[in-house]
Amino acid sequence: MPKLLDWRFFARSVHAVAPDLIGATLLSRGVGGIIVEVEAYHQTDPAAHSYRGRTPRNAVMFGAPGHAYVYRSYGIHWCVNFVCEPEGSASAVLLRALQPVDGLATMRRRRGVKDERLLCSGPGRLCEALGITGDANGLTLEPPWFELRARPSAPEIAVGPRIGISVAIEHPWRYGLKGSHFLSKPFRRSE
DNA sequence: TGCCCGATTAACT
DNA sequence: GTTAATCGGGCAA
Repeated sequence: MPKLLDWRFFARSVHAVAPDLIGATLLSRGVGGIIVEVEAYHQTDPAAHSYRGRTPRNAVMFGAPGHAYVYRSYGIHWCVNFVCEPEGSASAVLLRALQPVDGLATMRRRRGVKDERLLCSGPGRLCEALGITGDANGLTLEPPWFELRARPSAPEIAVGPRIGISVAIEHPWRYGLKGSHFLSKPFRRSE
């Protein structure tokens, strides 16, 4: 049985946690797969929801590490982060894509598509496939809802600029599993 | 109270 | 390549 990661894994710099998550396996009530793409958001980063201070929406980001921050995107989709760093740092890692492994039939039903590559390749798609909604906001990543398994070995990591933001686009804080076919968008060569 | 726009996606041309 | 869908947060007034 692989080692399960707990809150201590997240009580480090968000820029250390983010690349370390690539290759780990995330399950939501038994459904999920291998994390292949994430982005880091730090409180001092103008693109972070916590940048302008604590509000009811982003309150979870200001709480303890290892908890899920779920928000609605474009009024339609859900996106999930895990809080990092010591409590109050208000930094988190956005989960952008998984390689589906467990609960494929459930994910296909929820998403309404058959193609494995389209099940979890994007933050909104990932949440739909894993059944993550606002109800999961503030939950710990530890069982029974979530389960995060350590990766067997350190994979090759691709790095590049984050997607879908209009400020602080210069920072290379998007991390991916090099060569994965399950990314929301390819990394450029040399990234 | 009103207005603008977003850590997106799918369906277009 | 472009654009509609859809709605709550954040800020100006």
